[in-house]
Amino acid sequence: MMIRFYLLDVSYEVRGREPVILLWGLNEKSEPILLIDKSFRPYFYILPEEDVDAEKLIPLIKALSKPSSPILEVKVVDRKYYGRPVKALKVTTSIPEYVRTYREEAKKVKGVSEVLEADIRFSMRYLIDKDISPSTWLEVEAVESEGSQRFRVRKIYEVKGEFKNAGIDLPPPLKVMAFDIEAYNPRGSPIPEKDPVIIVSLADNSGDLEILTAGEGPKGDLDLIPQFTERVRAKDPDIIVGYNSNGFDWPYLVKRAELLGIKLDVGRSADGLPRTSVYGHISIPGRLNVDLYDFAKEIYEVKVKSLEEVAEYLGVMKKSERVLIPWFEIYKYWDDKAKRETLLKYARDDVISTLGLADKFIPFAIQLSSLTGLPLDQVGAASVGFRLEWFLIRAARKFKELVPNRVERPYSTYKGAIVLQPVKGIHENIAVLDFSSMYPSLMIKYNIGPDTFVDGECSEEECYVIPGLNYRFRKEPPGFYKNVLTTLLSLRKKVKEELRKYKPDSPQYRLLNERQKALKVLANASYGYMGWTGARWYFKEGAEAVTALGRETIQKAIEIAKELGLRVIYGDTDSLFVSNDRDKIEQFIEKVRDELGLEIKVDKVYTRVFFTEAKKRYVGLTLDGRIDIVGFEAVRGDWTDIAKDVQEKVAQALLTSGKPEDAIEYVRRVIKDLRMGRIPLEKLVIWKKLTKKLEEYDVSAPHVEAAKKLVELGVKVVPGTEVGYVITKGSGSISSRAVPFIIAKPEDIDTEYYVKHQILPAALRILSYFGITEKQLEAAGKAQKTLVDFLTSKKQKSK
DNA sequence: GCGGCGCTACTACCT
DNA sequence: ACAGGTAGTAGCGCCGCG
Repeated sequence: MMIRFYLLDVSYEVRGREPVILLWGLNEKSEPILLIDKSFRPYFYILPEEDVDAEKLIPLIKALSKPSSPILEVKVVDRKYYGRPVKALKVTTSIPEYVRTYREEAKKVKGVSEVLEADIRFSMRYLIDKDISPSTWLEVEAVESEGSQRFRVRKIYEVKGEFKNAGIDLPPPLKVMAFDIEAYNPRGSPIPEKDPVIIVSLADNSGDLEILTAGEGPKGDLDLIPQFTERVRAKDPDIIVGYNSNGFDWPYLVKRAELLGIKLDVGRSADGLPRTSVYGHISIPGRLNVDLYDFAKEIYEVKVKSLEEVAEYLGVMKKSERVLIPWFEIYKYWDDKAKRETLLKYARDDVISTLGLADKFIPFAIQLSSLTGLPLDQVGAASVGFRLEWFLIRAARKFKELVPNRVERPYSTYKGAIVLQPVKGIHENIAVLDFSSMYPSLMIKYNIGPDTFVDGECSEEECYVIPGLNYRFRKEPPGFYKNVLTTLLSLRKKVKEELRKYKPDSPQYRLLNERQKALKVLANASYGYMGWTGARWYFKEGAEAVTALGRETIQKAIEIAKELGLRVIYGDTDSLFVSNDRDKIEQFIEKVRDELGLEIKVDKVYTRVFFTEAKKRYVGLTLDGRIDIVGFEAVRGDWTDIAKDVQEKVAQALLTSGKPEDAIEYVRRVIKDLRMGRIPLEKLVIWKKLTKKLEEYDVSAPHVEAAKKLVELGVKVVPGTEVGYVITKGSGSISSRAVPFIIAKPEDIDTEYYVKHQILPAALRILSYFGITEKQLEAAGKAQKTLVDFLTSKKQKSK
């Protein structure tokens, strides 16, 4: 019979000496089903050396075969390698493990140049070869198969035919369950060897909410964990979401269960437990375990990526409307019976927020999953580079291109983009023009890639010559990158056209919009990917060529702008800030299109924009009256809130020229408040991320010293930990006085540090341009030359 | 012993 | 753990200084 199903995940198991592919899915009634395929076999490729006849290698490879782990087939196939047609050997083995064995032995055979695609996991191999993706609807001829006690699905089928993609369509109603655990933590970070799980909160998209609690004592979770597994199995979610669940909740539960002798049996397979899998994510058989923190990390606007902050930013739950408990005090709320109710509410708010985040992130994740072919639970955990790489691997198969091996290369750098020195000061009515997808467009236009590169002579007739580098790229035929990028961009164009057919609040619109965003992300990653030494399709000369062309493009654009009489104020990589002269800009856009063959368009207009002498920093007033702050302290996560607030106020006053003297007054008032101890401690916290292990730091830095103090308190500190600290009074270096804010007392704060190193620098960054000095800001009361005086005197001068 | 200087380490930003 | 370009803070070693 024909089965139509939505593919969730893929895995495999070995039965006897046969690998069996397991396709976890949902049928049209949204019931969990399993499709098994026993017919697929693992394989890899052998690339013979240049002058070696592939046929003659066959017996040599066959001779490696051992009866206990046989090679099933060796045959010559036509493929391409970096665009060049090659004869390769396809070596098929019986089970995936043998691929690893034979690839090593094959490498040693004389006449073998390279072993390829031996590092592609079997289940991914299946999806790629069948050209099917998780998070899509599929159709296949299948027969119902014997039920098995092992699999907790509605039905099991055996695949009998070829898959058909059933098109882009809305996903079935997916059962999403959010979970969150709280652990007892009297010594800082909870230690699974000692501290029990005290609360497990569960919420699902059918509206159910459950807060499970532990009994008393160090083994109070002995009943709690089985309750949790029971609830998961009863609810039978397709997707389980958590917040940092791969980093905390799952590993903690796994460890506790192990210690207590409980089977953490939450999957759709009775013999499968949660286990660490690719990209550090935790895999649960038959369900998609999605850690939403992976997606939260990608929101750069949110500086401190706690669940509360991210939920607040996305409008999922207001901080003001929820219970907030500092994580290091959780145990107190548990021990104190009067406070326990508050803790339960906190756990509830956390799990509701988590479920809310799923709503925001999952639709995008689904699109990314269907495009890259990575299952939903992996796609978030995989870095940008790997997401694109899987997309490329799938594309390679369509072009019969062999996938290059991942090789370790030393880090290597090359010249990048141009950043113009800004014309400092306030500029009125400025348009910001951006090249549309500059780097991808250049890659397409100049056919850049490893397979089109010509090492040696090539006429300008046949090749593009890259300015300044003397690199040459064949004009024809289109290379791998060009093909892939053309596909990505034309797909995106099609999706955007389709988008217009739907109302913005319809589910279809949402789906297509997320899809076009995912396509954009992949296209924009291609240049960076090419220059990444870890990439399979790494090609430094190509990346160098792209930036060289980018530099030439922006230089030419500046020339065109100047010829037209447009004043260029600033520019960075692919953007230009010019006087907003409608007619000239129209001509400019046309000329750029005609002469450079690239699209540039007005991205935004500032009624007023201010630059200091620094690059990558400006503040602008948009047409709708908003203030854009770019690069300055006010948008940096490693400055205190108080300094950021002050700078924002100053910027606002400056640009709206409403009452700029208020800015100075404001700065003074804040300094006064600070000295009076009227600024809450939270506004004085500096957040910095640890990028490596504590012992790897060469010099002492405030956040490192603060982190060491955290460790003393029993807090777990790993690379990636955000350290929040304050500077306290005393003698010695700033580092020695940096203290984790969680143990800092307001009376210990070194207010003068905050005046001199936070508020004044942030305010003066902008105000010093107007001749305002530190003294003036610090001086109380006395009238100084105000910003208004300055602005009016300047205007008169220019008249 | 200490302030100034130049350099390095480090982080977070911009495109 | 996709790229390079950039600003900025704090630490640290060195120099000069009777």
